[in-house]
Amino acid sequence: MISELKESYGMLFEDELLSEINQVGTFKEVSAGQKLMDIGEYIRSMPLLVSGAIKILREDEDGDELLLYFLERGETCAMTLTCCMGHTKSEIRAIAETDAKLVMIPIQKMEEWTSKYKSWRNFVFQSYHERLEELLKTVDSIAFLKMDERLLKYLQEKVHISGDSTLRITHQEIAYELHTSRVVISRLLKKLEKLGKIVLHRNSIEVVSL
Amino acid sequence: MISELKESYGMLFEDELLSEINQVGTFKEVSAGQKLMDIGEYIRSMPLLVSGAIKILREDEDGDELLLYFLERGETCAMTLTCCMGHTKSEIRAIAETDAKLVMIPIQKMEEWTSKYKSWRNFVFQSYHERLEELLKTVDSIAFLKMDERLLKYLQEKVHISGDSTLRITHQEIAYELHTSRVVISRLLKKLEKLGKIVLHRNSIEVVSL
DNA sequence: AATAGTTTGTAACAAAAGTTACCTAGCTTA
DNA sequence: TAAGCTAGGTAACTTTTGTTACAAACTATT
Repeated sequence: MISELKESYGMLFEDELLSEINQVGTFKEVSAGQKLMDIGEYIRSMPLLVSGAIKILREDEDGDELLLYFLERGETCAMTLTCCMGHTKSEIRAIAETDAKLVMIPIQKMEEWTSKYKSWRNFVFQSYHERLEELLKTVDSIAFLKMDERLLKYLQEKVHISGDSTLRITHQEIAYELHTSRVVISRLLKKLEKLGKIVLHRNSIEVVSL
Repeated sequence: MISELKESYGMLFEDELLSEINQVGTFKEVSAGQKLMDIGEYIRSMPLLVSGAIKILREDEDGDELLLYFLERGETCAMTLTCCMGHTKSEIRAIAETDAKLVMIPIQKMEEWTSKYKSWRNFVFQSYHERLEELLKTVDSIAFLKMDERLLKYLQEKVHISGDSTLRITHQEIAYELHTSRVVISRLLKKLEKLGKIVLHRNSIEVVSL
């Protein structure tokens, strides 16, 4: 465990903090698709992502979903941070996008480390900042872009996250994450294929030009 | 100055911190409509809002605007927090929504206080959390609501912020903040008027039922 | 009062997105 | 192989939003 922790967080934290994390943290492996947290749940530990990617989703009253952003290695869920502190419920759903490895930190330690380690404080501030930036990007997309542009961005991000230009995904799944209907997605994907940007197969999409 | 500071922040900060703020902070009064910060600017001090309200706007490449949220008394601009720390440029525009009073804190103090005062740390964390929550609400609105519902919410929020059920605002201004066109807003306002929710006048809108 | 500018109303149309319906292709499994 | 299921293609239509154009109402200024 130490090696993977050090790989992802060694440049951020001093050795003393790393070994504390190693002591109190519990290692956790999840496979793609597994739910890590749901809306309305209380949070009792904070995840540090060591490998893989996690997608963060928002839901409205009707149960309609919307993808907010992805978390990658070396990042944490900023939502969790204050959910822990304020003992409030989660506002979001977190699902493993790929197989992933995490270290779970009991929330009691968080406040302790905030006083004790400057590097931890900076990490927490940095995490908040990154999340705000990501959320701003999400706002930009849904407010300023048309669905075809959003779709293209979405495909590009998926390629980046999965590290594979062939995405194993159905039109329906895309529709859920972009909060639209399957027919709309099929239509736009066809348009993108005609433009030569992607190639469509059953259950998968090949992203050709980024 | 002390009295207003204490009124807005007395319950958050200990006396020692309050008097430090009083020493190093500069008092600033702005009038409605005045720009406090713009996209791409560097930030050299952090504002603590003592009275009034500030609106936070986002802009796309074409110069189209979108209202993100309002800041009220006792709040601060979370964006500023890490802009200061990371010495990055502002991602947003801040404009006084009403006449407002602020205390500007030099950014050097921020890091110092983060180590020194637990109440300051908590304030910063709390601010981040509130901003994330507000941004989530914004995302909800633009992703899940139709324009007529967004408009109604917008009017209700304006009433809350201004403390006056008669809003002095033009259809064009609303259109800018919701990132749509004047014609659309006029159309929907007329619909809301017919439903008895508002009464329209030149340069003002009376919000009847909330 | 005449003029110019601003604000609002509205019609007519276009584009984008959402909905319904139905078909076909491919895969799975009895 | 037949039956059943899932994924995807597409047409036809509706709704929502955006655009253009123009007129009317009001305000401010000369």
